[in-house]
Amino acid sequence: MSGRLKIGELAKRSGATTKTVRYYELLGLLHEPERTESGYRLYDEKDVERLTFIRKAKSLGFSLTEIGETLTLFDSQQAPCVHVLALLDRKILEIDRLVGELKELQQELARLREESAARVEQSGHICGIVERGIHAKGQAALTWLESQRLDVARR
Amino acid sequence: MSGRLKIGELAKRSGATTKTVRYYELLGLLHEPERTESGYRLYDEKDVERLTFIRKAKSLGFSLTEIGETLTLFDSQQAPCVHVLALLDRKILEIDRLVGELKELQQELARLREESAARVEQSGHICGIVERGIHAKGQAALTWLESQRLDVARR
DNA sequence: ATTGACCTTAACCTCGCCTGGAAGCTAGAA
DNA sequence: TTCTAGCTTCCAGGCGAGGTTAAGGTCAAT
Repeated sequence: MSGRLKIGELAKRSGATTKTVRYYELLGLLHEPERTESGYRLYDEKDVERLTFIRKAKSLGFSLTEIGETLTLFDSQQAPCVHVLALLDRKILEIDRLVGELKELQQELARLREESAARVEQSGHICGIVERGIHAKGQAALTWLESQRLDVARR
Repeated sequence: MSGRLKIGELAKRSGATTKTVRYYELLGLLHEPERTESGYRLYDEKDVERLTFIRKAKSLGFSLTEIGETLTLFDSQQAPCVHVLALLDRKILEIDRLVGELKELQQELARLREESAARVEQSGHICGIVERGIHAKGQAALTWLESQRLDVARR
């Protein structure tokens, strides 16, 4: 067990690139791995887990610095002190706060959506254009709108 | 009503800097404001609201581009077409997904916390240092840990 | 033995999001 | 009037989080 993987494997398995893996190592988010005689980095399942955690946290908007702090807590080899536990607790609470704020934002979007919906009903139009017989200008606008990306919080 | 504010006021009220306000204007997130005879920008409550929205969304990890798209939807002067409503709906759903993922991450942190807690009990130590009579090295580590920022998702 | 996929380091580049500084104008208080 | 804070434009620089390129070493298969 604990199969040895090279950097490409690790990257593929955790949704990063090899560049990113080396970059994280440079930042200290990943420990310096063992090497083969020829200098290739060697990883195992634990590293896959760790890197996956990092990618996940990062995709949710946490900075690499923050993630690094959290990882440092886990790494402290000696039994983690109560302060460490407290810090973890605070990070956990912090997520609650974040979630709360996101819900607020969602409310706000919903409110604005309602305003917009009202305007639609009021005019009975789609984009100010009669629903049948859309002319070119309007069609272009629709196309443009549809082409807009919807990715959210994925930097 | 709609009190006229200068850029500094606007910035203060919405938690940005004057630099940032001008930058957002450059990006098109804020409309070009009226000016005094002497060229000072003049804003009103609507602008405060808009800028506050931007800061809030940004602090939650949305990119300025995404925020700009959303604002464009609201700005479309002609009645927004059903496509616009659909896009808003999707942004709203997207937040649900985000929240879900955050909760997952929180679970993971909690799990790691439990692991840590177990190690504390096992050793009965605080940071590997006897609980009374901490020596200088340990004390420094504690101080360092306490000084760590806890800001989350505040880029 | 040579190809092709994969690995190494090092230096440089990009993009988003600002931030600072220079050089100068303006408004209100002392 | 003069001081100070705040405003203007413009250009430069910086940080986070990578990506790109260059020049080369390694390994397995053919």
